[in-house]
Amino acid sequence: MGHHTCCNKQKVKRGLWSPEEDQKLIHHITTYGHGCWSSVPRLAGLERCGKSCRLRWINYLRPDLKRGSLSPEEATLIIELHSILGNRWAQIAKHLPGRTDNEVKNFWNSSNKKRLITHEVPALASLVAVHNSIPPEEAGNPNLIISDQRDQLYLSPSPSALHDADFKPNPSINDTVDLIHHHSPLTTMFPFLSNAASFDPSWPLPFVGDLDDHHQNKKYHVPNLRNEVLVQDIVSDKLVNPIAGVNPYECDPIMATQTVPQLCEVLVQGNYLCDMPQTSVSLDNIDPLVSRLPSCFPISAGSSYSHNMHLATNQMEFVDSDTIITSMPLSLSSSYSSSSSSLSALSGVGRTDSIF
DNA sequence: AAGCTGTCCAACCGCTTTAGT
DNA sequence: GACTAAAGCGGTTGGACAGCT
Repeated sequence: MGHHTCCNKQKVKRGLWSPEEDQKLIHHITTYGHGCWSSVPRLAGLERCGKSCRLRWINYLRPDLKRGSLSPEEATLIIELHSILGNRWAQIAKHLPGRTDNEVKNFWNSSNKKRLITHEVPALASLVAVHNSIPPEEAGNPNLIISDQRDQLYLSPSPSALHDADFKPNPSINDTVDLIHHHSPLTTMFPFLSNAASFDPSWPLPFVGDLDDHHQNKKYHVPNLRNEVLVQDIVSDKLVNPIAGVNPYECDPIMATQTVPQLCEVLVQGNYLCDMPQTSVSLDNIDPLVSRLPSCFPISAGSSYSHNMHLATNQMEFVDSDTIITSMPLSLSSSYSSSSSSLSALSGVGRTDSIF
């Protein structure tokens, strides 16, 4: 293991910080500011590298940090944001004032372990079981796979579909929707529809896309019950569209907003949301609508093929990374290979079964 | 009391991104 | 545009601690 380049020139201390060191750092930064971090240790009289000083300040000494364990509200928010953003801890932490990315990450790593062991997502497990019981020949869409990694369900193109340069996502998504409905009633997929009290805040946030002014840059607002999250490179309408009967693969970002009222109407017509107004919904009223949607949809977005075949890296789940990388079209595999974190996220995932 | 095991979390490592030249 | 240093970020490690046998 190498050391920081900034640490090579000097003998630096490692390990836990002593109270004296903390005091020196606090005094220096509150008096002079940190300026260039690499010069902080020298100016503050510390035998640490600048990187270590920066980390200590950001993660522990900053005066605006909250101390103590996370509140239930914070924990719920982390779980919901993670369902959208994946392991983008810094992005998640931005929505939790006084919390650091490290804290969020540690929370997730420890709580996720527990959640996987306990039975917080029985409905998801049963849904996967239902889906996996459908014979492929009956399922009809070999280009999609569903997986149940990390507490979530993912609808994704299969590796073989990606391998096909002429791959066009199956346009008959409605068939897929019908299939889902036939084999797994909406109330099975979304237990909250039959019983609002069944809402479990640990379930993923609904993917309800709201196009903002930056859609040219592929940025989307994903409305949340608590705040708005700016998400880059996530096509957020994969959930809404199949339910609303819109082909998700032809999705323009604007469609995501349009499908919100569509979804509401579908739910209303099916008496799945009995308290929704029985009228068509104006786009102007999206926020109130979104706020009324239950904040749990046990299916996350897959990937986007509508814009340069860009992949939502935190959403993709396949059998193994080597297979998927080598089977990708060149444009895909190169962009994917550039992200080591994506690859490591891909590796080690467990079973995925083709159901469509 | 001693040893073992599991959990938590601060700190580190290495890679990527950004900013400056 | 190329190069470099700094900053940012996510994954991982390992020490401290608690609980159990």
